Amino acid sequence: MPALVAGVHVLLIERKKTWMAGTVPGHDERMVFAMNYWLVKSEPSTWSWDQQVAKGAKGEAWTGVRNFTARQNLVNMKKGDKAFFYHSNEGKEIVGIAEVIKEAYPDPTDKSGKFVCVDIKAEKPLPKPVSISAIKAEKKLADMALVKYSRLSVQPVTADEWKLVCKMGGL
DNA sequence: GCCAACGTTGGC
DNA sequence: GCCAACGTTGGC
Repeated sequence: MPALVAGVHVLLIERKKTWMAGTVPGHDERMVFAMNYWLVKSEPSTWSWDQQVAKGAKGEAWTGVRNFTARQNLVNMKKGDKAFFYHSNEGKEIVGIAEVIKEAYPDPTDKSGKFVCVDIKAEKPLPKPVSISAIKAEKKLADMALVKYSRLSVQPVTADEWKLVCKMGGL
């Protein structure tokens, strides 16, 4: 088992090409030029935006991802990429924008050694948080992974989606 | 708290 | 390699 796991680990964990490739179910390598935008989810009772803000410029490791599609998205993140910070379960809204400050490395909370984390820091809050209901009500956002793959905890966001959500959020 | 959706595991 | 069972996520 260790050898096989190690082999798979090395294989899957490679970043795809020099451009960014966001991954969603059924579209393993959706090639998108200059994919710089993401969305990460957290239950605020586990890790909230306020806690993230409190970490300041040092940021915090985004640990606990245990899904292979989400892992691939973590691997594909580049330093400087932006991510919406979404509160799942409670709030159900995008509350802020975070920035990737350290690229993928082994998740220290994962004993199996299969998963990775990145470090992110809070950049700024959305003046008006954007709720899941507002997103579902906006036809232009019908293809957002948040809507189509609701269980995916680390998702790519297109540049158009990013712009629109920022606008809806008062930026 | 319920339950639909869906990812993962393991038996065959 | 299929698929049933199981576990988890997350909106409602």
